[in-house]
Amino acid sequence: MMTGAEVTTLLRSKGFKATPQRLAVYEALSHTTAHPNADMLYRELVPHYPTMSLATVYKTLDILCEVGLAQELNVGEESFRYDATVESHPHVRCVSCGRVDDVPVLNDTALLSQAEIATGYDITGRQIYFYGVCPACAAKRKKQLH
Amino acid sequence: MMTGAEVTTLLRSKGFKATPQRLAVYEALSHTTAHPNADMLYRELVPHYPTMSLATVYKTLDILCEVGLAQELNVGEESFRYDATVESHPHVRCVSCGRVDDVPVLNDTALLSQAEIATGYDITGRQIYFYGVCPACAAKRKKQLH
DNA sequence: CTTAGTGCAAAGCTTTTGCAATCCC
DNA sequence: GGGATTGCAAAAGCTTTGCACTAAG
Repeated sequence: MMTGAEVTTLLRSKGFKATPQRLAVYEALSHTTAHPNADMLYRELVPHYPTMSLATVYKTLDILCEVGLAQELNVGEESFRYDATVESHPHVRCVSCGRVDDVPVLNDTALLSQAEIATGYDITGRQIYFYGVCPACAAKRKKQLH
Repeated sequence: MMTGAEVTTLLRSKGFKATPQRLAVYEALSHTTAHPNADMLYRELVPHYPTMSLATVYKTLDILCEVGLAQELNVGEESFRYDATVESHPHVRCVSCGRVDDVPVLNDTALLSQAEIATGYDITGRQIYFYGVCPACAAKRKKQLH
């Protein structure tokens, strides 16, 4: 996670202006573990930035991804989610309540090199998604059986 | 891959009717390695089934996934892609031309159990996506450097 | 002061839905 | 024959775009 000053410097070094809206989007994204989509971020920001628009959130997220401050996730929903932790790490989605959690980094370098050999691709990135039932939903289901 | 007769039997056993449209969608999906999305399938089918509609392709793909004849992929595009090979296996997408290929099955059971322990989730499925440059695009790029 | 960025509304995509006509069983 | 399915058109989400206004540097 970077400070506002660091984000400002990074944006400018890449030729982007450091606007309050951009800093706010990064701030919100870097302080949540919910892996929000654009709309979730927008709804969280509007109360504090009444003029914030959804279009600006989308444009900002594109830029954050471009400068390496965020990554885009595709967990099998209609919308993209975002993560301010840019190091490659797996994610897990609860098929019952929809929450998305980080999975602590696993060593997948063996998979990656196996995949390169098997396909001939020059592989530069990967995403691993797990699907299952989160502890909270598992507990709820257990309760309902009684 | 299943024969038309087998697909017919399976659909009926799950309470679905075996219509020509459904058999055609499965037929097309099971004979390609392109991992098509709904629109690609539709465009391939229309010449042979002039009354085929995109809505029917979407509805059929839902049913094929539900009865275990197909799986949905999320390779980071706007649309979903589909694969008639339902065994869990990784996919790789070329960031240059957009093609999506299968990666021969890798042993990822270790990852899965590590993820269960780390997250507390009861994990029932996973998807692994690699991103890189396919051999054809790599060759093209090399050529352009001369 | 100059150019990039914001925010609104409209458009563009993919996917879903409502419904009359049709077809499977 | 009866109920599921088709296919059309319209609607519903998510995301992008055009453009006048504003603000960053």
